[in-house]
Amino acid sequence: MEKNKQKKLEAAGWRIGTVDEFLNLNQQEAEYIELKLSLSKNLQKRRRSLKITQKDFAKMIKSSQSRVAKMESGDPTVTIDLLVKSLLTLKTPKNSLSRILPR
Amino acid sequence: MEKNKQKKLEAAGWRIGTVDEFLNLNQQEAEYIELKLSLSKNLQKRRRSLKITQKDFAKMIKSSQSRVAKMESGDPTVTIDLLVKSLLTLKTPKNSLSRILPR
DNA sequence: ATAAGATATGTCATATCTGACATATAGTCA
DNA sequence: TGACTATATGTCAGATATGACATATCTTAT
Repeated sequence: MEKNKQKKLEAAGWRIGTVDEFLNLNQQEAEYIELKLSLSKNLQKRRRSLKITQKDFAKMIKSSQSRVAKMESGDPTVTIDLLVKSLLTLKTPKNSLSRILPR
Repeated sequence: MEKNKQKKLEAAGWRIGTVDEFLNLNQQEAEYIELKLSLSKNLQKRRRSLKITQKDFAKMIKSSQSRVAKMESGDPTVTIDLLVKSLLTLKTPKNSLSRILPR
């Protein structure tokens, strides 16, 4: 890698080819999983508070009971996209998800 | 649909087979797109403020320049997952994305 | 304990997303 | 202007996520 590029990447918080890089990757991964899990739990909480079964909720989002179970358990095959779409289904227009953005 | 189930769905804010349902779907879709676009713009802003090119940033996230361009333009083939992972790469551990959760 | 309903787990064909590449367009500077 | 760098757009083969299904396990009521 040329010197110049390395400087730029370091400016973005990277230390190339070092332990730091490894730790950063783990950190990102951890935060990503944490985020997903939080969405999962929130979804489950909302569904339960509405006294809807996974089966009924699956119909609302045109999915299946098994996938809803996977959503709520934080299964690795479930994307944030699916979780967000599901949460939006359970929200009234006023309680917008747009408030959950980076600040 | 049986009467009982319909009641449950209505409790979750649905009016089955009506104009309301149609509007709700549009509303969700709109919020989903709005969310994605906001993440897109945030990503672009962060990358630019760090004076990193799309090409260099692509290397950081093990992707390609073209996909970074698509991320920043809100291309429909880009998932929230990819945007979030990318944003996490540009954040220092302290500025966690975990603060952007549903409240 | 046992039946019934709800939720979890495993699998799979199909749909969708991905990085990569080619190439077009926009921006910058001599 | 033209050369150079950055960004945008189109395409595609391979990778990953999806809904659906079968079936297992948990929960609850009797």
